[in-house]
Amino acid sequence: MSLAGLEDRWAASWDAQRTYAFDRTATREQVYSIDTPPPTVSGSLHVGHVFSYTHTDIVARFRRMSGREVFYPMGWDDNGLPTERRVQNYFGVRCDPSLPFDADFTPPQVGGEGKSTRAADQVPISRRNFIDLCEQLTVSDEREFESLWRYLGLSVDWEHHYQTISGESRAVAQQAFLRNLARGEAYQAEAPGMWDVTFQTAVAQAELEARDYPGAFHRVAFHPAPDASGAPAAPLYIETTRPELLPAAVALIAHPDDERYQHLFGTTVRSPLFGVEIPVLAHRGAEPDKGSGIAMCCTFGDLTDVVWWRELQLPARSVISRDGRLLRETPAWLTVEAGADPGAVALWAEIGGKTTFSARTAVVDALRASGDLDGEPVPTQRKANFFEKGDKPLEIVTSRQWYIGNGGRDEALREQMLARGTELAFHPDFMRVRYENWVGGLNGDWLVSRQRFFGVPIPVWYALDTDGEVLYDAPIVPREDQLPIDPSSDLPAGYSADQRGVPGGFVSDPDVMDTWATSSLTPQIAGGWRTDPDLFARVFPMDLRPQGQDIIRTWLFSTVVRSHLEHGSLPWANAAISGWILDPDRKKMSKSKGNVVTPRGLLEEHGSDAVRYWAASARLGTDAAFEIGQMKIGRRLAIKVLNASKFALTFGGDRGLAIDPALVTDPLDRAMLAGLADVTDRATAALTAYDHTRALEVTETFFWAFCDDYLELVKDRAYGGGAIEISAATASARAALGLALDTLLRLFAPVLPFATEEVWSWWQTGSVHRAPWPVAAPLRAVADGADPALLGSAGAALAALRKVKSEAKVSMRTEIARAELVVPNGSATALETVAGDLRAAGRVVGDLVLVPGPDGGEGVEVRVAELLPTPPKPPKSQE
RNA sequence: GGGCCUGUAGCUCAGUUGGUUAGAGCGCCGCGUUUACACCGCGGAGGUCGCCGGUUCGAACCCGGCCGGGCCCA
Repeated sequence: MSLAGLEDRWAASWDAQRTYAFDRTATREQVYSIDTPPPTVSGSLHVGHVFSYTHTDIVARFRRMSGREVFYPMGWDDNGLPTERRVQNYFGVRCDPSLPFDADFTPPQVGGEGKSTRAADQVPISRRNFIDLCEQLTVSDEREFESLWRYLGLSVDWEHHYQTISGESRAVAQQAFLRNLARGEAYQAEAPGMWDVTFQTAVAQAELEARDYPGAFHRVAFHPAPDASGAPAAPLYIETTRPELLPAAVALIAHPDDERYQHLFGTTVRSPLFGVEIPVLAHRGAEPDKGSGIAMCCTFGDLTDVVWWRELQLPARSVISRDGRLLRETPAWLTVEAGADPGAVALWAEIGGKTTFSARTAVVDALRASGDLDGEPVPTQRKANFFEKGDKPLEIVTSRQWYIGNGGRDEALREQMLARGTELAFHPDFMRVRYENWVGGLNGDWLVSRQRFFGVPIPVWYALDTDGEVLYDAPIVPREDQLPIDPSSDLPAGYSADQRGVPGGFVSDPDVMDTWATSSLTPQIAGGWRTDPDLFARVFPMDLRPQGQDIIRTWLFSTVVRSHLEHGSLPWANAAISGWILDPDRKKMSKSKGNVVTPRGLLEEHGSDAVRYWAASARLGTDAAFEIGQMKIGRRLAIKVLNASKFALTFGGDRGLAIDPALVTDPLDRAMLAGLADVTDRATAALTAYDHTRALEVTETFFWAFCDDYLELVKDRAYGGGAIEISAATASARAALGLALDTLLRLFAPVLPFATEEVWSWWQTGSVHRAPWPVAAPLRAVADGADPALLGSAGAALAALRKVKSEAKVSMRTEIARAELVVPNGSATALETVAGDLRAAGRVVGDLVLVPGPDGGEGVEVRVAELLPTPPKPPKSQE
């Protein structure tokens, strides 16, 4: 028997039979709904996806067999930067939202894969045209992804799938946003925030990544006012890694308990070079043992500056513009009229418009010349915040942005979010800590606006007053039934197109939403919140969110936020967190390291069941090694399922194995079924608790004992000498084999859907994947109180006989004239009842004597075993 | 610096509320074509449970410290 071709054959059959179709007439109690992670289509799927999606599929299959109507849609994440870049290069275009939609647009090129086109060569097109191209390009990716998932055997209902860039998804994102706005949860604020100068967009806390960044401490002198006698006071030294921000200094700050600076609190000092007078203040955020213990607060060098600025109510003196360069015009506070040094204007003329890097050099040179630099800069490694997709440290820039409240600035809401975390069942449980740490560490609301072109537009316009000033306080919003809209081409009610951008007219909000603002709504998108309330009521709140541990702070948390605000509930009851796939060097597998294996090739080489077995043998939340060896074991298991089943089914002859519990009378058969009943209970309990690994292990261990011992022990009896009229003993063995096979196939079905379905098709009707999950009670009834340990004891006795032959280096077919076994005291009596099977399997042709061993003795010892000459090889049977 | 996870056979991992001699599979060694399976079967060897201390009659497991690996947050 072979596994070859099973994937294609059964995938096609399941599709044709609609095996996994969701019955939307099911009630909420009957439904088990899964909020599947939509993979990013612009990337490629890798083994990590195969790994975690298999975990989800095992849950889906188990719940489906357990009688739940499983809602298991698949989505594609085609929204966001990766798709934007890919479309630019593929079609040679770029998005310019100021342009109108062109219904007859044809892209200048198709298929510029791989090489990036220069921005100057890209044809600017409207947002709507751009989104059209995104949808066009992602179609082929999505077809390929779907094909892979089908080959892997995911029991997804392909009639329910979604895309995050589709009109429906955009409408959901906009509607949810408008509702946040209406309830006061979404708001605009002009505030300092993290800003990526490369992408020129604001960045949210969840997108930050702290990285080591080389810098240098510069020891710089500030000058206190002359003392009463007029003599110059000793300079006050601070240490900074960002001397170019000297013109933005607004205060010097030391710890309130710091003895060294007590006498200076409340006084002022003048900044070197610029001569701006700034206060010396106390704040507990200053670190006494860092540098000189007193820090320069600038607007803004880092997030600590923002805290000081806010809490000490300091003035804003921003010098960095959105492109990461210093302002071109001389700031107002650096003019002589404002009290600055005469040299300040000249210095600014030199550094204005420069990058922070060049400005730093110029300022340091000037400090050195003026004698305000003490010593030379000391190199250091500092942690700087980066946008996770960027390669320049983030600056802090003041801008008008949209936020959604997430508890970062509201203790009551934070408590509610923490309570939601407690309510959510994490698998494994310790993953909740990551959620709690994140929510506890939030330092601001969720920044949802992005200064990008491609994405879901913020669905608002603003009126312009008669001077052309934007009236931000009263955004104009569309009706929900108009969604999705693109405010750059659609019009607000009551305005005409020629009023766009003119005084007394309107302007559109230029920003798009963060991709998480859409991704956080996957339950609403997949469940039909906006357009199919009947479906939504049957699937929401969902039962399960499966995902990776790395996006607890983003995807999981933001989804909880949206659901909490919109529905007053959790989005799902359970969160199953899969681990990473590590390569053999214990490093996370990633494309950049060149160690990614393509999933398609992997599945074709080893078989989907084998790869699924590998995935299933790793527990949730645990990182797993990428191990071909484990897949080979899975492959062996799947093949064994085919072969052992084929063998067992031969005993049924043409009529197949009758599953008639009443026929099971033999003690060994009953013991085997008693053991299987226990296995069924344990596997069921494990799967119910999201522990697929344990369920598989329990089932697999039993199955191998079933093959190696039980099948060997009963095959003679089951064969019954080929007689037409079968004995009760033979009937018992056959019925037990039928019951066991029927149960084992169903227990294995979630992990090995292809092999089990193949065997099922040989002798059963319908799909094993729609068969009911096995229960222990009927098996236990047949077992009639038998001790499951008997199978193990019999197996041990058989192993002892095999060992004799193995050590004598003779064939297992060698007959034994007479044998005496010392067996554990407790099992001697029970073993007598299976002596017939034991003799047959061990080929004991004469007496088989079972001697009870001493009290407490374990294991089987062979006292006597008289081996007969090995019989001649039987003639090769002709196939 | 704080938090979470982790360290058991050459490898990948189990090990339940602490309880006899710590398990499995792979790999390795030896043997064997037994009414399915050579993509097989049978048998065997292989471990100071990261280190140190403590609690206990008893510790892989509980407690403390140290060392190593991974992730998250400062």
